[in-house]
Parts: sequence; C-alpha cells; structure tokens
Amino acid sequence: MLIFRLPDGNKMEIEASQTTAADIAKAISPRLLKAAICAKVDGQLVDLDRVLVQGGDFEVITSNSEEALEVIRHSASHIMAQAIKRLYPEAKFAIGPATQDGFYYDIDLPEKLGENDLKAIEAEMQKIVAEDLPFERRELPKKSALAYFASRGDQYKTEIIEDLEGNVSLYKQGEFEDLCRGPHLPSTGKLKAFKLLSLAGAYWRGDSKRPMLQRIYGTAFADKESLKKHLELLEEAAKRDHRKLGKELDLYSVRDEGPGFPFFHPKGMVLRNTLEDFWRKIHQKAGYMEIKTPIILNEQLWRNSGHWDKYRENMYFTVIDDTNYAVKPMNCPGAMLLFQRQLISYRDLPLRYGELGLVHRHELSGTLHGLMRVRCFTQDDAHIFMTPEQIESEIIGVIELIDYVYSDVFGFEYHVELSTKPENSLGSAEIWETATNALKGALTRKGLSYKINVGDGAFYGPKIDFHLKDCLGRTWQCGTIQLDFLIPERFNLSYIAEDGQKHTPVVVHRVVFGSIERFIAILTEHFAGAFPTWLAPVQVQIIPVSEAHLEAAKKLKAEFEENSIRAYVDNRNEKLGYKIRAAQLEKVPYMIVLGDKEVENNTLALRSRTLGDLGTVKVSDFIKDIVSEITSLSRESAFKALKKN
RNA sequence: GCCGACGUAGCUCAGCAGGUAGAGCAACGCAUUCGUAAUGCGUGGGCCACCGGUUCAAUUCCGGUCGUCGGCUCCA
Repeated sequence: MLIFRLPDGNKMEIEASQTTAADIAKAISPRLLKAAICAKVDGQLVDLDRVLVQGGDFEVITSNSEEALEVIRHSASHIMAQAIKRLYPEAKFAIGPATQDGFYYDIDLPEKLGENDLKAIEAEMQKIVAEDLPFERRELPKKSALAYFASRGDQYKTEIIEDLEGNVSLYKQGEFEDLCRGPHLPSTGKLKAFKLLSLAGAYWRGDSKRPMLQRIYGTAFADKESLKKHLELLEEAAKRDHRKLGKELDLYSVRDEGPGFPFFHPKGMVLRNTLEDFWRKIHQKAGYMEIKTPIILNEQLWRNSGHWDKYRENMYFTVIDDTNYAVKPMNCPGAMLLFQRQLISYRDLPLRYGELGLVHRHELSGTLHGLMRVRCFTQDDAHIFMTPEQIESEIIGVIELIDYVYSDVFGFEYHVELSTKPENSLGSAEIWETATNALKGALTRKGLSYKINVGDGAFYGPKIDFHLKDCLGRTWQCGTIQLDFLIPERFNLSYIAEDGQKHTPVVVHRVVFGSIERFIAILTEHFAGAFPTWLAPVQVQIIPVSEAHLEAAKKLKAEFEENSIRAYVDNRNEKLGYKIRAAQLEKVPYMIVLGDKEVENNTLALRSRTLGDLGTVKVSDFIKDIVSEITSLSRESAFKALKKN
C-alpha cells in the first residue's frame, strides 16, 4: 500500500502494483490528467507513465508552472534533434538542455547550417508533433549504455556517460532515442508552441581547444499565446538596446575606425560627466582621495606586478626612445607607486585612493558589444591600503557603497558572485584561503546571498562581483571587490605599525560602476533612454509657440542655466505638435510651451514626458521644484501632483 | 580568436535573371506664425564597407580583408 499526500492536504492510498503517476492524476480528475505535463513525487519530477514504487508528496505539474516549461522545452529540444536526425542522418548530438527562456541543442554536423535550414527543421518538427509519438523511458546499466552509444558512433554521448554513475536513462520517441535524465512530455503531440530562433557556434564542453559544434537556439511555451507574448517581449527589449538608443539619442557610438573604442557625443558626455560628478561626491564623503596615474608606463613595472606573466595577452605595447612601454590594462601598479612614494604610518590607514582610470585591454574581436564590452574603458577604480585587521570593515564599507548606488539611487536588482583561486594565479594556497574567507565573512555579515564561481578570481586574489542585467536579461559584471595580498608584496609596500616595524599592507581593488562605459550602457537599457532628470542630457526643452516667443524662450533658458538646469530651445520653424513629438522621442523629462499667455504672466505651460500636459506653472515654482528633483537624484517627477485625471 | 548571418544616403530600409540606384524620416530653401506626439511645396545628398577575380559590363556572381549582429571562449 502506497500513501500519497496531495497538495490540498488529502491523502490517497494506492495498491502498490502497476500504478503510474498518470493513474493517480486520473483518479484525482480526468481533466487534470489531460492538462498534465508530468508529476512530482517527493520533490522529484517524474514522467506520467512512470510506475510509482514509493509513496510521498504527490503533485501533478500542469502547463502553467515554471517546472512544466522546463519539461516542455527539454522535450522540444529532443523533438528538434529527431527532426535534424531525419534530415541529416549523419548528425551527432552533444547536449540539448532547457535554458532560462528556451532551449538549445549542440550538434556535430559536416554540413554548415544556415538560417533557411532552420525553417526546414521547424517543418519537420511540426510533422513529429503531428505524429504524436509517445516518449518512452528505459534504463540501462552504464556499461550497456556506453556500448549502445558507442555502436551508434555517438562519441559525445559516451563521453557524457563516462561521468555518470549507476544506471542511465534513455528516452525514445518513434525512431529516435537519446540519453536523458528526463522527465518528458507524455508524447510529442503535447508540444503546442515552439520556434527556432538562431544559430550559433559553441565549443564542445565550452573548451576552445575542442571541436566547434553548431548550436540551434529555440524556445517553446505551453500555448501559442504565451509564445507570441514572449516574441513580442523580445521585440520590445530590442528597442531598449543601448546601441540603438545611443545612436537615436545621439549619446555615444562605436565606429568602424575604432572597433571597441567608443566615441562619446556631446549629450553622452553630459551624462557621463554628471555620473562622474556624482561619483566624486559620494567617494569624497566615504573618505576617498582622488588620484590620476599615467596610461603608459614602463614595461618593467608590468613585469614586477605580474601582469607580464599573467595578463600579457590582453595588453597593448609601445616603444618610446628605444624603451619598451605598456598601455595600462589595470590601474593598480600606478596606485602602488603612489603609495610607495612616502613613509606611511599605521595611523594613516586605511588609505583610500580613488581613480577614474582609463584602461586598455585587447579583447577578442568576437566579444565586443557596444559599450558593454569594449577595448578601452574607464574604471571607477580605488585601491584601499590597510592593515589586516581593517579588511572586514573596509569590505563591508564598499559593499554598502555599491548597494547604495545600485539599489537606492538607480533601483537596480543585482546578484553577487564570489570567485575563487584560478589556475593561472600567483601566491600560496594559504594566502588565497585567508583572502577568500575574509570576503565570505563580509558577505555573511551583510547577509548577502551569493553564488560561488570556482577558479574565476583575478590572478592576484579572490573577488566579489556584482552583476546587473541588460534589456535581454543577460547579466554583466559591474561592481567588483578584489582582495590582494600579493601585489603589495611584489611592490615592497610597507607601513610602520605600532611596534615600530615595517609591515606589508593589504590592498583591496574595487569598482562601483565597474566601467563608466558599461554602466552607462546598463543605465540606458534600464531606463530605456528616459534617464532620471538629474542625469538627462537635456532636462528641459523650451518650445516657443511661434517666432514671436523666441526671445522670451531664450531669456527663460538663461534663467534656467543660472540655476544649473540644462535647457534647450527648439527654435525650428515648425508647429507646436511637431516640436512636442520631437522632444518626446528624445525622452526629455520636461517640455515647456511658451506662448502669449505665458510670456505675459511670467508662467510656463508644463508637460512631462511621462505625465503629459501638466498645465500652467509659475516660473519660480518650476525652478524650485525641478532643482529639488535634480539635487535629490529622484527617479520620480516632482510635479506628479499636477497630473490631471 | 572560433561558428553562422549581415554591410546600399545622417537614420530606417527597398532594389538588382549582371546594364553604375530609390522611398520615408532627417538636413537645407521657400511659404505658413501655428497651443500639447508629424503643415505644405521644393532642393541637395551615395567609390552600394574595402581589395582582387570572372565578364563587353559587377552594388548584384566568386574569393579575400575589415566591420557589425547572435552565440562560444574570455572579461569591467
């Protein structure tokens, strides 16, 4: 007798014989069985046709849940593989998992697939769906599975099985059988909505030394409506793309003449300078002193620091008067030299040197991506020199600074990762352990959850990374806190401690924005180009109703500028509606219409890009309120109360 | 760097079985002087990414280079 607890608290008792998950679902309600994708027994997803041998919590997974989506997508990837096998019998398959919003399969195929081939594969998939083939599961001992896949020449599958323990499961639909943990849909006919999206290359096991496979990305949903919605969402997301908005709003661009070396236009520069002013303000308050170190320094320095050994591939070099120099890929050696210049007492520590430092790194051409990944960028860097006792409180201070900027000022959601010792690293295992534990300790004290990235640290120390999302949900590393016991030693840094002896300081390398460029890209996508007023390149667009009001408009602009409000007069010979539309498209926070009425009464007709027409406001009131919106770094309009219903 | 797709006016994009190019928007000029998301008419603007090959003839076909996009690897 097996006992199952259902989600509503009821219990169901079943004879332990040939009862399947589907039988239980049917017993609850035949309609439930019809909607079922798979079942969950004691937290484990199982196929509907699985014979149950143990009781426990029982739940039917229907098409609306997150878990169902994963099963649907995983099944879609198998159906895609089957279609490919039918069209290209020589195809060999690697891995084909479900992802965050779709699925992919990596395939080894002699012929190169193009976009048109996706249509043919999709059509074949439709046929397989129409055939409504049941997914059938079987288990084989590891040895037999190895022999089976070896006999088919599936070297990728055998490599995967090598790493598995015990029995392995296989799933078969029609003539196609694949290695898989499952579970799957009951049959191919249950796949209601899918689409193949793109084609890409992917190295087997993510190793650039191993064969490049062809990867097909697709997505699948429980119903056609959800699929349509998702595709529309992708289209909407594309409109937020910072490369598109950067061009449209005339903020920045990357030109063919300088791949990976971005240009900032006048308006982008306003945004950037505003961001940097903000940065200076908060760092001054947090006890940082600003420095600036050279972009080009003697190659010998980079040999000392370890960059020559560990980072040379990413560096640019040059020769000056027959001497070798390097263009800096990081700011740390320069900061070390500044620390070195004088005798430091423990009373001076922690010493926080901040630097908006322009670094150059040779990134692979295929990885360049607008402002997100470039070959030269400005890190909002800082190096904190301190005693070992100060580590935790300093790291906590940086975490708090980053959280203030991300959460309070910009309203970003972020996640944290801790990266540990890489293979290509300097220093002993003990030093790395001490440093890693210090970072873990600070994260725990702040109550932050984090993911561990094994072997992903910098060559000189472990790091905490802060990741932000772009318009498509791809995450980018922005803030980072890196603990370093090594470079101070290599540079022979010391301070005089209480005992009168020289001691080596510990250094934290850290950035808040990460790079100004990447951060601006994230900001652009996050706000879809509609920056908060304090950041907006143009804060107020003044729109004279006709040429007669141009003089008044210019006077108003001067008055705004005296109050540090960035204003622009649209003096084109166009109608009011045209200029309103233009300002809306440029996402200017406030539009001001000036006509006879306003000029006469020293008022202005106010319009907000989000709230629409807000009616008439006294000039002095407008200035007072917008200035308060700007200085408070608000993300909300100060004129919300004026909105008419 | 690797795999695939792509590169036509400032922008978004048409076009071409091979006969040296078009639209909308923008810009400029004229008229209009206008009240909350596009006034009308007119004008200028292109080494069709670059280099080479095939051809009587190449923006179009082929090869290479550079760049862009989507991924992989790598990273702020």
